[in-house]
Amino acid sequence: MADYSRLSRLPVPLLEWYRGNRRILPWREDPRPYRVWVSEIMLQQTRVEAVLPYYERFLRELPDIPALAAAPEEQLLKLWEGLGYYSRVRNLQKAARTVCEQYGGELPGDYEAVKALPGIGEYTAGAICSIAFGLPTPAVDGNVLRVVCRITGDETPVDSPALKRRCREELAPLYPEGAAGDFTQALMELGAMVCLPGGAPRCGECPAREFCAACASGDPERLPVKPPKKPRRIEQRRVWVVLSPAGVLLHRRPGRGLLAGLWELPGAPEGEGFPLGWETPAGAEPIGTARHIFSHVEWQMEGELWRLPEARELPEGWRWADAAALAGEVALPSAFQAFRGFLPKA
DNA sequence: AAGACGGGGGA
DNA sequence: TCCCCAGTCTT
Repeated sequence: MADYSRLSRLPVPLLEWYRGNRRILPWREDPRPYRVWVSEIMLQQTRVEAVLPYYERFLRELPDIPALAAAPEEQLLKLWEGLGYYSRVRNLQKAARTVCEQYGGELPGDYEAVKALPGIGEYTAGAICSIAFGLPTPAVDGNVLRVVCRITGDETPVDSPALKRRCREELAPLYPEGAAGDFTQALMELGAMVCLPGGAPRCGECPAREFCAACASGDPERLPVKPPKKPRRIEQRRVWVVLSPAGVLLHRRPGRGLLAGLWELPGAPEGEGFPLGWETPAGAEPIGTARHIFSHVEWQMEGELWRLPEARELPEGWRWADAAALAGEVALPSAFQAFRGFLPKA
């Protein structure tokens, strides 16, 4: 069924296409290993356009691996605030420390060594080693999976680990001498710009149209074959905006799990009272509802505003945050965006 | 093999 | 609404 021999015709026209159509991106202009590494971590499950504003700022504040290794956690989380998947930045720093201890502060140009670092899996190791070190190591992401399934006509479900392995094995021998980084990026660029998901592939401008099985079938969007989707859990929560002269009351989330270690507006499951056991003050007012959708869970929040005449002592894991703290040191995840309007403003 | 883990942009 | 994105880690 799947005809992987079609892939052998891809490298020449793909590279030609890439050189005339590639986007100018900061990590492409200066592909030093650290810069490529940071870009690849940020780009995990995240679109290029979303990453751009974060990338330059991150590199400016943490310009090299030793600086990353030494950064305080609050600076890391602030630099990542709103980007999501916060374990990425924790693992990034953990890996930076390992690189400082074991490799003198420079990323090793070796696939297995790179892949052994926390936060770096098959895809990211292949991307870093091909783009930054010129090694023929395929980087098979969602884009590449889609491109390969369509060209070969492979109907294996895209979430199958076997398919990913097959793609790596078939692509590795096709890597052109001296153009590993371009080939890796060209495959992804094609998926991002031409071989689009859903019903929008631009086969007319595709360098692979002459030998693509999906294009020839006349129904390219049939591939790749996607697994059935699963419903997400819904959680009802009450969320409090508690204001005092010292600022807004925040709670630090547990070190693991959803939004690990980030600050949040105090909340409780529907029906439970205020977490610190405080009495509801006179003048407490509802401030509307908000919904936030994560990939696997949905929060339905009812907001309540409390204005306290003076600040109170707080246990460990709680703090007051004024406008300056919110701007400079506290990372508040996007889930609370709807209530930002009630928070202290500079 | 299946879930957990964020958030946003486009159809 | 749903899809899905330059995925990885844990169970």
